[in-house]
Amino acid sequence: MENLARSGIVHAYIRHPKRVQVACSRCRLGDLCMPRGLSAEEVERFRQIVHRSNPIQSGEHLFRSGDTFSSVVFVRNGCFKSYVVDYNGQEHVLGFHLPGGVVGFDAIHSRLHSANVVALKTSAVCYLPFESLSGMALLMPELQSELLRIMSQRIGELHIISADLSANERIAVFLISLSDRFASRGHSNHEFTLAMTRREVASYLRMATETVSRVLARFQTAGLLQVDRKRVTILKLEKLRELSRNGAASENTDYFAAA
Amino acid sequence: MENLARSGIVHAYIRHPKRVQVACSRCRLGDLCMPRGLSAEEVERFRQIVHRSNPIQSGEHLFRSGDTFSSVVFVRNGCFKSYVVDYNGQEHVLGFHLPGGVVGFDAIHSRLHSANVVALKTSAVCYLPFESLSGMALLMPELQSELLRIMSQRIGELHIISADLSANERIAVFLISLSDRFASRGHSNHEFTLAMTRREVASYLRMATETVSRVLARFQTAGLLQVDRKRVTILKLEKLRELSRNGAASENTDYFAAA
DNA sequence: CGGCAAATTGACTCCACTCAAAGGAGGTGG
DNA sequence: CCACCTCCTTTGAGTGGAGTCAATTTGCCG
Repeated sequence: MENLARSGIVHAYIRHPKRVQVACSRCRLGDLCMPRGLSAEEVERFRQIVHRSNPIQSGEHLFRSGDTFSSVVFVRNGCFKSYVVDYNGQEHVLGFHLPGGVVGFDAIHSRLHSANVVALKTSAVCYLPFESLSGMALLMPELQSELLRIMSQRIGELHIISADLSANERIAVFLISLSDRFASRGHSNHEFTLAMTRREVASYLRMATETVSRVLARFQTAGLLQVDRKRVTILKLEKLRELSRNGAASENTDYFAAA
Repeated sequence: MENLARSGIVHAYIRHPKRVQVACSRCRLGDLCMPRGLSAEEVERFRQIVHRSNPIQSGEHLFRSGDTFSSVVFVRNGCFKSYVVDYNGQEHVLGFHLPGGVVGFDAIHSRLHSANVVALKTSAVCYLPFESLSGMALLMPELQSELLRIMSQRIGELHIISADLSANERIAVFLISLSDRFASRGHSNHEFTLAMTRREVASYLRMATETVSRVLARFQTAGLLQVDRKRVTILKLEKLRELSRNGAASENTDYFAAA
């Protein structure tokens, strides 16, 4: 209970006691949202459970490490980062969450969030509250396989990060990943604004902040892209994609487990 | 079907058509095996489904990339490695599987195994055949959370591998992980025989084979352990554990997802 | 015994980190 | 509205750890 009181997500409830009903069928997220492969009736049940948030300001936390689990969250708009803080006070970025992404699954099993999730810019989300894991499973078996899908996606992400890539390749993979995600949202795939700082990118990719700067400078000199602060314009997308493939043994293969 | 024909696991069926009933209650794996938190009745159902394999020889595959999914496999004895081969023909070790480990989950969703799994020494396993994922879920809801547990375990493993560790730290983490796993099986935690080659360790830890040699030599010179070929004797376990903790921000924390 | 793969050791190279310093950007308070 | 402060970012110089290349030894298995 005291954990709940500390939870940003609960603050959101308190501040916006009136739950906004969601019109999932008209939602721009489309296939990016959860109810894929659900029947009309199931979508209706889904709709009745989900509700939207008011805008979440940059720097506001969705939840923090140690918070009790209450909802799975769909990113509708904006950008979040999830991170942990080690015992040295060092921050480690685990991932960035763009629209269409799902956050909060880390707590389904343990009932406690293990990571912090904070908005990097003004954002909007949908909450999918759950009383319990078993409640969820009974409610909607489809969610089970969706959970599997998301976890295997995460494992794929980790495979790429953990691969033995050079700094160039890492940055290329990162930019291509962003480009693809923006494209699937209907945005430009070659011109976008980074919501995160260099330091956050570096933490996510496990390299020094200076190296991020240097690689971006290198890419610009090579004519691959143009960078102005947070604004990135990719000039040679295919060249960049090629770079990202080198070493990324099987980016598309969805293998995930230690078998 | 043709995939099935190529599958080592099917060969096993053919070679041993008589399914050996398993006495789970007397199984030495105990809590390491799947039926944790199951009722007596559920354990009984479990027992009727599971069956044991005859010994699996070193070099024999449990299954290969592309095989259709038919069973989840529990390692009873021995050691396996899972790996993929990239388009350059380069092998990448994804994990090592000791007794108590579970293999084959990677195919539950896609119905196709994405990795190869091969015995590194003479081994024994239990098969848990599944007609389909939904069949599995209906059969035993507990398995769902078990699956979650295993996947989150795998993600934790990847977090460590992907962390920004030095060669020393990587090897230390690896040895401690082995030590812990042997200990939980009732074996010595400071004296054991590696089933895998230096090259396989290097591939798993994403470093050069020579570096594995050098680090082990360093550790031996420092009096941390003694190495003779595959035989490892840890002399200063706590010192090694300390090494493995440095940099491993939160080894025990079970955070896994990009939240 | 012979052939081959695994393992070790040394020399050299290079990529990315660290340390350091100097501009910028954005935010806050006076 | 401006001054100041703080954090972000960039750039340079130097270092070191791990990779590569190469040669040798060791063990293993036919």
